[in-house]
Amino acid sequence: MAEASADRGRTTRQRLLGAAAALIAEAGWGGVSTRMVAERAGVAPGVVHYHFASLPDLLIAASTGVARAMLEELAGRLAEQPDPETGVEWLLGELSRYTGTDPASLLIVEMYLAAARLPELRDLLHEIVADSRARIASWLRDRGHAGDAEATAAVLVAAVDGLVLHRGLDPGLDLTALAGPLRAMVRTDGHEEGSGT
Amino acid sequence: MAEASADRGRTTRQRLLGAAAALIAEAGWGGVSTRMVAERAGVAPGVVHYHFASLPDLLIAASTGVARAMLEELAGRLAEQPDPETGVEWLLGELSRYTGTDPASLLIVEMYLAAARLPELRDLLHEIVADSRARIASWLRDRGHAGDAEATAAVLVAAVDGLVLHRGLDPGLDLTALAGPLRAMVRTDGHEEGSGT
DNA sequence: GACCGACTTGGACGTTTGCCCAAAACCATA
DNA sequence: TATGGTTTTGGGCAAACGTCCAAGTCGGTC
Repeated sequence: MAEASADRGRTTRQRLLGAAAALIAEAGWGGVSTRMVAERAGVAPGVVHYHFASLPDLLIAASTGVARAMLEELAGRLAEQPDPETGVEWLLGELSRYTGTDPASLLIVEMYLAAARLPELRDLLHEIVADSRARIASWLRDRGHAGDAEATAAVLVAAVDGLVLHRGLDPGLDLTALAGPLRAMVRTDGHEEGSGT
Repeated sequence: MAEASADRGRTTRQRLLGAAAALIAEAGWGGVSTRMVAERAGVAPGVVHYHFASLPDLLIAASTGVARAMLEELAGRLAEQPDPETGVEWLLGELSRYTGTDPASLLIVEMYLAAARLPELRDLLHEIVADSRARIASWLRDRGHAGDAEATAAVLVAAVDGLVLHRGLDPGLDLTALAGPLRAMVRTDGHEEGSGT
């Protein structure tokens, strides 16, 4: 068989995915063109439509691939933390590595945005976020979190995404200074209420 | 003087701003063209560059105008709430009116994203967000919030933005169920820690 | 009436876009 | 050396883009 040809195609495809992910962060979702991706990947312009049905298809595949790895890894590492309070502290430290204007942060934000208009991407991203949320919730439960673990996880993930957003506006924002409120939220003692007016 | 002409120009300018704001939400920041704005505003294509130096200039003016009104109003209404705990409860109720896919939500998210690549927009948006944060912080302080009011306000605003983001992915997300963790964060009793390893 | 400045019109420009396709290049097999 | 399937090439297409501009409209002053 033409095994070598297939191999060559696979690496080209990977190069296209990598180039696309980088360019989404650099130029924005709508600022990426087939020619840019091809040039970055070092191939002819036409090759994009050989490996992918359309430009959105390529961008969706590229971004979800990176995002899945990122968010899954973050959620996984967080789950390794011994208790919620040191967990959020670790999380803020980890988050400090993202300035809000680095490629990784920008890619995530671009995805959220594009997801509003691309149903396929929205479903994929929703799946990723829901999975992260569920894993954090079960981690909170295992560690004896007193309140509604699902709710706390939802707010926590939302706060993380929001902080990444805000860091883009204000790179000087000191994330480690925000440990107090987050620790208060994930407390393990019984100091909690269910509902109220 | 040519008062009537100037008046006509002013209303045309307003119409362009309104059309641009709506189109940013509908088509995305990068999906708005001068011709689309002109058509929506009911004027000839060339008029855009008579009133605005460039397309980004128009989009920046349009989006910051709407965002300033929105965020300021939200922060102002929140500050009217009697105490932090009912305040966050009110906030979640208010936020529930935004599905994450409505024009207002989308405009805000589009701005955050475009701000990463447009320094002028970034500075303007940063100003708006910082102002909202400061007003919420002083409100927390006035109401006897036990912890670091600045930090709590920062997390609160980040969580709000993050929740709007997540609602775009999952319109079924019940925001009112998230009151617990947020209430725990804004508590007024002395149950707080300063820093920790 | 003529005149003037502000505003609007609609088409023109050069560029870039996503997508397509006939032809060439490549590699393992026969 | 031929054959066949896979991958790559580079140009072509119609459409849309931002910006510009000469001509035209409009209301108010001489």
